[in-house]
Amino acid sequence: MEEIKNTNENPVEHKPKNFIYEIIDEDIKTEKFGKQVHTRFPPEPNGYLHIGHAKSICLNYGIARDYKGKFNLRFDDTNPEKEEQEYVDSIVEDVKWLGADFEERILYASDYFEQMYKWAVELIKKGKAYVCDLNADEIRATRGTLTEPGKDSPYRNRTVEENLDLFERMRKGEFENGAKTLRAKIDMASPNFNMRDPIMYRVVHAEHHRQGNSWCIYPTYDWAHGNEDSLEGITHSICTLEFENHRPLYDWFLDSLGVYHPKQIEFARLNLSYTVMSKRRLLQLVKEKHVDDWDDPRMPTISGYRRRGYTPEAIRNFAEIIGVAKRDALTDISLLEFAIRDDLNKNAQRVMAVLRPLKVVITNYEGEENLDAVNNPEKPEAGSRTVPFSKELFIEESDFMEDPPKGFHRLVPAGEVRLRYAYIIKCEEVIKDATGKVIELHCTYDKDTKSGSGASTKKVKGVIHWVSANNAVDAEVRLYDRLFTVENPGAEEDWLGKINPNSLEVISDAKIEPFIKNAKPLDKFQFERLGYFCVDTKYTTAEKLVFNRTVTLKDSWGKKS
RNA sequence: UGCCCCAUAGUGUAAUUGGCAACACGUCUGACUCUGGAUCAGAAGACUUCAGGUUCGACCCCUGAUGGGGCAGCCA
Repeated sequence: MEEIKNTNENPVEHKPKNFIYEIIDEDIKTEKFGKQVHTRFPPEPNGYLHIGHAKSICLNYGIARDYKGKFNLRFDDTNPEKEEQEYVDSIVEDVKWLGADFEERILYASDYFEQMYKWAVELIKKGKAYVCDLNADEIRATRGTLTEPGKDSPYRNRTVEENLDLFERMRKGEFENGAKTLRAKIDMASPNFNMRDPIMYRVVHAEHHRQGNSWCIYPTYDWAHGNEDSLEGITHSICTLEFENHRPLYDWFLDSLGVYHPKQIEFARLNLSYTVMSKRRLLQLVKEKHVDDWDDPRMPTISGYRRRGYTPEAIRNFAEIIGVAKRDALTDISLLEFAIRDDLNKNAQRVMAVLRPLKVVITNYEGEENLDAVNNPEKPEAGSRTVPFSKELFIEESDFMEDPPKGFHRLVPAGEVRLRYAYIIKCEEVIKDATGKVIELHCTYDKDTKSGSGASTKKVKGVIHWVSANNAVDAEVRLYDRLFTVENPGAEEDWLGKINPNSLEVISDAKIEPFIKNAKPLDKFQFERLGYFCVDTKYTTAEKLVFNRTVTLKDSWGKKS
């Protein structure tokens, strides 16, 4: 590893993590921005944040942290028709939860509207912007095509005085929506569409969630974004690939203004298999009730993952694992699942829970006793707890098979299996109902095989989990599967038709050991042999615990719970 | 059709011109185990999209081709 020599008072040493770090290293070396590093995350408050945003947040905040620079949270709230305070609130919560420290700098593009207006006036005075009377259709018609240049607007050569007057009257509200725009005067023949006299301001008579009705003209993204970055002293303005073609315009505006000029860098957005990642589609899933809400545990939103039981550490680690590059890719969901399993394995309290109970009677056992169970084998300091054992138990339906396939080493007729933390039992009798369904098992236990007694010389292949019937806590457990049946639903014409009809299974009569009683919303557990589960924040009540399955345990046998 | 960007194992990334192309996930073995988890040991899997060129030497530089992505909102 080569150390980066940095004479800065904030020395930074690291191996470049990705191409953006290389660019920044170079900029520090040449002192393009002095030796400062200042990034930002600029969401539009028109939806909830998703895991793709998490990637961007981790990238931007990570850079600020690694270079001992600053990181801003800034709302790009330039379109009053789509934005809402609810989204602002959720975004602030999600960014904080992820642990990206913006040092209380919650900034808003709308706070810069006055300054942007002044700069627009400057551009008009420099002859670089003009008021255009063409309507939307006319502008589209004169913009040209992929192969043909556009045509100059008939209003392109208005005098500075006329432009100034018209622009002021636009602001005053003298014109209807869409009647006039302010356009940059660049080049209608440019091969880059963004340079064909792009629109800087449009008339929109709408109430802004923060500015109320003080404005009826709103800046477009291209005009506003560089201004915002410049005003905040951002050094590296990191965005996704689709803005690559906009960079010449970003540069043109800032150069024309002659103001501080940050560097825009683009990277590939995250695509995750078996889900969709565009806000438009996520909004549609919510609006059309294909899911519960933005925080439905099946949603790839940050709030969805939080509710499902993901931790910020796991998501941050995931962002680290997938890296950053410029080629568009489809990341396999298994990388995300690894990140959360890795975290929860080390940190989650273990507990025994039976999802589909099958009653077991230990015919030669009387009374009740308390057994000792380890809370987390990966974390000895977590200690142990007590688990009640008695004559009547529940085991998992799938842990018994009357006619087992080869390799099945759980309970079978006349077979033995260990009850975890308890005794080895033997299946003596299988009881069925009229339809032939197994409804109860009669077993005997071997009192010399008690866990931890050291007395057992007996070895069995299988260990299964169980819950004492009298002491069991009833709970609802919600099992989630991928939301879509195809790897890349976003690429499908009929993507809604690819929704997995079995993405949610609700189990209403799960049995859990009594330790679970005091669980609070968002508490995370490993249900032994089944997976990781998290107390739901929405459906859990004082009377009933509801769990979301975060992710299953890895399983080399192939059971399906 | 015009412009811009990209191209490395199944997946995501690395290798800033050189001894067998690395890491993580996933997959497969084996060991261990009172979680078919974890852990440990190991394996398979890439002629670095193709074709030329520069060079003693190219994943890396150049040219072309092919493939993929983006752009014709008064969205961001």
